[in-house]
Amino acid sequence: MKQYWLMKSEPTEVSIDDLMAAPGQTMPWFGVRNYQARNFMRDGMREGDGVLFYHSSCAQPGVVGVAEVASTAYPDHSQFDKNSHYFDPKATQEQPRWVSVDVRGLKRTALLPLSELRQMPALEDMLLLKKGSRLSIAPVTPAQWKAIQARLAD
DNA sequence: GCCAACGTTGGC
DNA sequence: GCCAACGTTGGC
Repeated sequence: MKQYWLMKSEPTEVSIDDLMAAPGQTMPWFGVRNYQARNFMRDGMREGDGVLFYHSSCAQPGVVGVAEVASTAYPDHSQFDKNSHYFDPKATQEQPRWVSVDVRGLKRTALLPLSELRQMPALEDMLLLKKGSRLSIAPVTPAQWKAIQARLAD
């Protein structure tokens, strides 16, 4: 059963344009250091799942593209890299803590701003929009996905 | 296991 | 830069 997700990225780190410019429009999604978000990747994500690509911590936060999950979870290489911002001294090759998945960009869309998402009745219960929600990866229901796709197609 | 202190996220 | 909300850490 195909599932849907929303994945946040700061455009100064990885933007939708960066993703679309990558070889095969595919990039490893690394640097997630939150257990709940990790568990979504590890336990929930399967190849072919739908992804809303979201720009956060920027002037105009919102959905900027559609992507898909292109691999199941595997150990996030950056946790072992001493020079990485994402290095985790408690992670070992034998017992990795953090995972990555590959994400393949499908299309860039016109910005669907957070302010408009908040006004869509179909998204009332969306995890992203809950007060205080900071998860960088959140599940999206089929109904929410449908509503957003319809709006993106406008 | 509790909880205060601290760090991070992310919209504004 | 501010600040609310949440997660993590570590002393006890």
